[in-house]
Amino acid sequence: MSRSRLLDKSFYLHGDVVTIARNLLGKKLVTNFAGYLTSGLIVETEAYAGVSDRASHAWSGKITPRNKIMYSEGGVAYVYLCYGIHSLFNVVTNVHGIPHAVLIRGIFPQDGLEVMKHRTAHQEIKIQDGIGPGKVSKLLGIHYSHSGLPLTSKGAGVSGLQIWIEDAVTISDVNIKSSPRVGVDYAGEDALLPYRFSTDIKKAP
DNA sequence: AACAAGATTAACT
DNA sequence: GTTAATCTTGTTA
Repeated sequence: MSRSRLLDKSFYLHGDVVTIARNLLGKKLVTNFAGYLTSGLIVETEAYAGVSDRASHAWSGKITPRNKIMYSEGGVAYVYLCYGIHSLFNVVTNVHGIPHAVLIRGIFPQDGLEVMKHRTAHQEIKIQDGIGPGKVSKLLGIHYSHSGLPLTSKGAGVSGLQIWIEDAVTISDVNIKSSPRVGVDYAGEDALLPYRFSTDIKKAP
């Protein structure tokens, strides 16, 4: 019996989405679709700070069919289609009504490498295959139709979950780099905020 | 009903 | 460094 490493609800309810983005580094993002389990260690994230953040889909309190899931209680997935091609996976945080989210921009592939090969049609899975928000979803089989799926469950471990996050590696501050977010030039001054976090995990610990 | 844009990626020159 | 790919979504009419 291995003890459960599943992150519980309280992790996602924290009030500071920037802190959550930093703390997600080194965590293990896992999917299990139709029995195909794949996972990777999170190595790059970006925080999106809700109604006051011009770069966020929820800026100024806007609510649409697509982004309404951002307003739910923390601990669910917000996935949307970008450029007609890529599904981008976010973790919704904070309490109900506060639309904060963290975009997962990079993973170090861990479990299910064979499945990942089929999903990408690659011969081998390399580190670079997990860097980039569109590539994260490709490797893990996440689709924008999965938006709204819960990342936690009540008491029964991961049974019933299709996407979840586990405790894995502790990353010290000296190994974390922060920088401005990518692809949000339209956000004016908010584009300069250091809400992007990354670390260099080169091999499985 | 029509249209422009997008939290990107891979393949070019 | 530049650009095509690709289509849902939000906005405007």
